[in-house]
Amino acid sequence: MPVDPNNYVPIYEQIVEHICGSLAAGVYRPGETIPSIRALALEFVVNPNTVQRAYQELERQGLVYTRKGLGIFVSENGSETARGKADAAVAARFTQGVQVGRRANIPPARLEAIFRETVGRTNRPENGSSPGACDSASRPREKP
Amino acid sequence: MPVDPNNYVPIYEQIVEHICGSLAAGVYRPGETIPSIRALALEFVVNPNTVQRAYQELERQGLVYTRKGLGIFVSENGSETARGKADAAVAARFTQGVQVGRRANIPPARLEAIFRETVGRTNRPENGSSPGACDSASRPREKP
Amino acid sequence: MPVDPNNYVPIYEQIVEHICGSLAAGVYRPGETIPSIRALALEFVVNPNTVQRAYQELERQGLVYTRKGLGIFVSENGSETARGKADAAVAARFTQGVQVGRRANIPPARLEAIFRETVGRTNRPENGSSPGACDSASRPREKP
Amino acid sequence: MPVDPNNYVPIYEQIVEHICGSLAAGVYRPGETIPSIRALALEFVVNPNTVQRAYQELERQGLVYTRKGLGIFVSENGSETARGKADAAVAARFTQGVQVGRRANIPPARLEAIFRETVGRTNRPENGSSPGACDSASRPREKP
DNA sequence: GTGGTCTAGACCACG
DNA sequence: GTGGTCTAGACCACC
Repeated sequence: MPVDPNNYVPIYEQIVEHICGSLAAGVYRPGETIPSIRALALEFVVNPNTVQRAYQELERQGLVYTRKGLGIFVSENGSETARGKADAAVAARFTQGVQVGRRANIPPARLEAIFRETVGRTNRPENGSSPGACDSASRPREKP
Repeated sequence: MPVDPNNYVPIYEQIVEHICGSLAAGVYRPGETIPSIRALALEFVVNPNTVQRAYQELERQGLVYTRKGLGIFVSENGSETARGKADAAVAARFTQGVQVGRRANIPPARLEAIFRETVGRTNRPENGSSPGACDSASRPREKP
Repeated sequence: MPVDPNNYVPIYEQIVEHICGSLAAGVYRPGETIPSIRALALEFVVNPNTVQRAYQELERQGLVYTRKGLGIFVSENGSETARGKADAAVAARFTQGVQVGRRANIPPARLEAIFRETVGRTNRPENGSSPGACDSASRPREKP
Repeated sequence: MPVDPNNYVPIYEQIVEHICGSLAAGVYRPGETIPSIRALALEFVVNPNTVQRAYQELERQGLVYTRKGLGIFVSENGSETARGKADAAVAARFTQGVQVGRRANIPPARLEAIFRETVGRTNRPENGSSPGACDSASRPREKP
């Protein structure tokens, strides 16, 4: 499940992060094309306009550039820049978690325990958050 | 800086988490009142309706109960329940970070390094995230 | 539990109905006094102002009259009038129920079945409404 | 007259019940959309925010789910669940009526007579309640 | 067009 | 003073 429509962060931002991660991981290398808007829209079951907006954002950040009629290409320094952004993205999540923990007076040792458990659990990419959490990541969802 | 209007997560959810953390930390104890809607609205520079919605959500989660004309009180098991929710909230943040890291192919050792640095840095509650990150937590701010 | 603070109908209205029912039942007869404001406030665990407002309403409806320093007395035709009002109150509830049922396309036979079950169940004055109903009588309540 | 602003039960709750009844009656079937917020607001001459709150409650109860940009859809088991809730709503009304009757010492036979008359009268959906009743359903209206 | 959130300001019931 | 509801009108993300 690459994008989550119930997540508070906009879908176009999730796509930006997704591509950013792929660039950092070397899935797409400088000079290569990233998937077309239509292709990604189909894959993510999302409106092409939304992918379009994500790609605009990636171009604005200098990670990719557009050649009309040819496709969208990874910039020369795209991989490297993406690695930095990915690191920062990870750090931002961790920071938020630590701040929430501090506010709730969770001792650092317990914080680290939670972290370790998370790393272990996340190796199987199942939904990691417990039910009924003060999640603040997603709208509370009901089963269709 | 208790709430951030530029964050993607709605203000009312931020307030929910904030109070939830306070309950977990024992700032407000079972049987005591939490701050009045108007008071918190003034403190957070936010519309009373927004606080009201947050409090309504807290009541729905069973953390507090309200007595007309008197105020909103912490439930008997409010502190305990809040601790569980706070743990889950922290775990959710960590899980997201780890997932982003895995997608970007960041090795676990580096993930842990980032985590440790985060914990160290977050002791002074300065803005922890680097500028320009693939930070899906906040809207891009126009005027920093 | 004579009054329910979580009921949508205001407490003062519940008190009005309660006294009205007592008059209809002959608990208090014409020329006798009804309980003092302070006494009823203590019994119902309610602010005296609220009882005061209920008694004002009863007086406005002509069911009782006030003799300063002596108390509040049932009017000459109080019992009879109250009986009419009680009938109407019952009919109003039934009407609402039938209307809701009609909107939900519940056949009359089933409506009557529900009614009979209700009458049977209500002989033991336990809380009659199932959990999670489209109740519309009370705010959804959480346990303190 | 789908919603009554003079009723003690909040407008948003009346809308919840109205939609709930429609679901139970099969007016909207699983997978179909319910009316848009703005459309219903126009139809009921009510603020869109009020409809929004009602729909939010319906989603929380699992009767519907929402897809951004598309609308709000009836859940798979929405009709069935709604039927249960509608039954409960009817029973709640009847229970209240019977309780009021018992308090006023109205004999069961008379209760049933009132019920039958109500069912008969409610076939023409005219205003069923007599004027001036101990009617805790509606605010006393100033200008009839 | 759809739903989701926020602000501003009003009225009510309760203490 | 407290919380609860409603209206008016605004901005955003998504289709």
